[in-house]
Amino acid sequence: MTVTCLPECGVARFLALLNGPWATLIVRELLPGPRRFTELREALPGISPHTLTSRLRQFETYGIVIRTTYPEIPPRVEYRLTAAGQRLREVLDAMAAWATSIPDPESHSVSSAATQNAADASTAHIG
Amino acid sequence: MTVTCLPECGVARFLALLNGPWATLIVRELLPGPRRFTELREALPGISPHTLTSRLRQFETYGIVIRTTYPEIPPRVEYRLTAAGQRLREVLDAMAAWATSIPDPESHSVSSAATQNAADASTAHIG
DNA sequence: CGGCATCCTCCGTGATACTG
DNA sequence: CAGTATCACGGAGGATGCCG
Repeated sequence: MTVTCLPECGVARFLALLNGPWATLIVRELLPGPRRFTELREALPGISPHTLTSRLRQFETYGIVIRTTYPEIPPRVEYRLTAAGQRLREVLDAMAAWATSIPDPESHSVSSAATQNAADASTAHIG
Repeated sequence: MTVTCLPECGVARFLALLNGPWATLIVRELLPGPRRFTELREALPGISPHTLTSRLRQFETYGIVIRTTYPEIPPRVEYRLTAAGQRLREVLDAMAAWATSIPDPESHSVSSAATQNAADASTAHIG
C-alpha cells in the first residue's frame, strides 16, 4: 500500500497525511498554539528528536504546519498550525469523544445472533 | 512507543485502537452495513487476507466489530459494526471533511513571518 | 468461502552521538 | 537549542501455501 499521490477518498487522504502513531499526537500538542521543538519533545514522552523532526517536516510539506526560525542566540524555532491544520481540531475532538466512550475492552457482552462462535472475549486483553 | 493498555488521552486511545493504514479503511467499508470477508477484500484493493483477518480480529477484541458465522455451504461470515463501531461514523466524516478541504500539496503559499527559511515547497511532492 | 501458518519486507520509530 | 547522521528494532503488512 504505497501511495504516490493523495487518494481520492477523504478518509484515505487523511490517513496518508497523518500516518504513524505520533503524527496525530503532535498535531494535538500544536492545537493550543505555537510550540518550540523542545516543548513538543517534552510534551510527547518517548518521542525521539529524529521522529519529531521527521513528522514536523512532513507536516510542513503538506501545508499543515509552518516552521518559523528566529535567528537568535540561542536559536529558536516555532511550529504553528496553518489554517488547514487548525481545522484538524474538529477531527481530533471527534476522535477523543469516540475513544472516551469506549470502555476498556473487558466487558464485551456479545449478544449471540446466529452461531456467534463467541470466542470468550472475556479473557481477551490488549496484548 | 508500546502501549500495553489503553491510554488516558482520547486521541491516543483512538490511535491505539485504529492503528495502521488499513484499520480505518476497513471501518469505512463496514459503515453502510454488514460485509462478508470477500466483500471487504474486494472493496479494499491491495489488502491481503492476512491483514484483513488480523485487523478484523483486533476490532472484535475491542468490541468494535461483531463476527457472525453462518454454518452454510459454502460457509458465510459476516462482519458488522457494534454500536460503538457505528459511532465511528462521525470521526470518519470529520476526517473526510478535513482531508477534502486540503488541496493537493503543490501550492503552499507560505507567507513569510520572521525568517521563514521557506524551503521551496513548490517542488515537494508526496514521496 | 474464509480463513490460518510461515516467511519476508518495509518503514516508522528509538538510541546514541555529533554539529551549527 | 535545534537539529542531523547512523545503526537497529518491531510490528504492520505482503506473498505463498494449505486447510475445514
